[in-house]
Amino acid sequence: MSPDRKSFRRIGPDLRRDAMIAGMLAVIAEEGIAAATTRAVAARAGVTPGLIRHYFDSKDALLSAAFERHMGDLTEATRRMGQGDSAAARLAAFIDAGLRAPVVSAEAVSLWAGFLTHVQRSAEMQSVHARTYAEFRDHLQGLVADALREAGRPAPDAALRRHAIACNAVIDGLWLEGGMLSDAFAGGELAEIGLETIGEMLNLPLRTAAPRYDEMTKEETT
Amino acid sequence: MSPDRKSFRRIGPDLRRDAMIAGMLAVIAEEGIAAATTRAVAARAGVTPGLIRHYFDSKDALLSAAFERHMGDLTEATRRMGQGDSAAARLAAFIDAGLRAPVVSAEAVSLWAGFLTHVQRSAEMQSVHARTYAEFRDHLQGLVADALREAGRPAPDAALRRHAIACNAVIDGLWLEGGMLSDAFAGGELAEIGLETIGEMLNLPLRTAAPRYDEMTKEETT
DNA sequence: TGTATACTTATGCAACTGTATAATTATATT
DNA sequence: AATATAATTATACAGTTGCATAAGTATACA
Repeated sequence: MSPDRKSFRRIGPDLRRDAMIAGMLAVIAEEGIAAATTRAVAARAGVTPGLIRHYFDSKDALLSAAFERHMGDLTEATRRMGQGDSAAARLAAFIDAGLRAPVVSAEAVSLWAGFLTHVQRSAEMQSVHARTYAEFRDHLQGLVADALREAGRPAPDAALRRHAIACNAVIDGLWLEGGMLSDAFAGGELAEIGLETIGEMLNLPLRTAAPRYDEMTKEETT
Repeated sequence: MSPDRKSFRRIGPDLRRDAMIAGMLAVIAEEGIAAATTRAVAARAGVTPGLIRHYFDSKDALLSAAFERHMGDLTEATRRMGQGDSAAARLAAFIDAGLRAPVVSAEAVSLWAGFLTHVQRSAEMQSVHARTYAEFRDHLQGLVADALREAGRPAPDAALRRHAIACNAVIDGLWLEGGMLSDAFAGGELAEIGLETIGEMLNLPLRTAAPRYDEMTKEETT
């Protein structure tokens, strides 16, 4: 009957793990990887530090799990955006989604940079990175292949691979610029530049095929 | 007359600062930002931890100084590479230099990622970032402007700005891909992709204008 | 050659870190 | 309602961190 002992409820192993992963992601996004201590993460998860070790072999194991979760969610989110009648429209929607909020944000860059500092020093983090990178690029390559075939210009695999690498670089680079210096770019500017660049690169009219969220309406409602 | 006290020489304030900055950069590049403690950095600089506080207000101040130094060196190095008879050749050489070793390397990405995690949380780091980013992009914009003018297609500033943003994104994105997954790309593959992509984007024949360091010779001499 | 002084080292400390271990308690099962 | 068990909290600890302070010394300058 210790009156100052924290009361608690059991919510099941899976939910508990999820809460800890969510806590880890929230701390890294908002306060940076250096602030992601076991105590800080546990506090976010509404839990005592010791519990982390009950569900994960170590803090690093939790970090890897959070990395995997985050990349998986991101891939699924952009993939869901890639809809449209034509292959070109699907490619354009995919690019567009990746170059707007909420994908473009300081928090997202913070998360990504934090993970990056561990990728080169942890085998598990490295394998997560390699896998998720490959997934993203393969998906992009499929979209590019479909769009070129649709335009009557099917390309061999070697050319498609190079196109996918380049497209990925454009998206990553613009995403990074936008997340780091959000003030430097107007509303849909990054998405426009991305569509124009990749359109010229593939010689496809992506810019007009993109779904144009009306900037004016957005500005007025703000 | 303590026999076990470390002997030392005075090398002058500027050299000492330089040694500490170099030590900080070396530790971050090789062991990551988390390993860049005052003790580790001091050891690299051949100095006692306490001395850091004699030359810098704090460890963070040394970090900012190192960031500034690193970005300055990088900009100067790539700028020096941007030589050539024609404007197109200068642009091509600039792109090429940024997409090959030693600019493309795991150590460079390690440094950059480490700094990135602090940019969003330190005003001084943020100003260094904004300044060096602007310098790099402005230089790139000048090269693009010259190349387009040379081709008889001068472009207005607004278009040049967008081109520079896109070129920068391509270079950054490819640089990052290469540094993170060096095994995934053949020798000059990234540089080729970069030149091809930006060439198609600007509708300029950059690919043939690039200086072709002979890969075969490089392989043989290794 | 002496000496003042800035440079450099040595020591200590409070705060924080990840994690091991022990004690408690919510809850499923009977 | 009693009980067993796993979930959760509490406590402790050794190592590390940035930094303040004190002590020592290389060297420029008289």
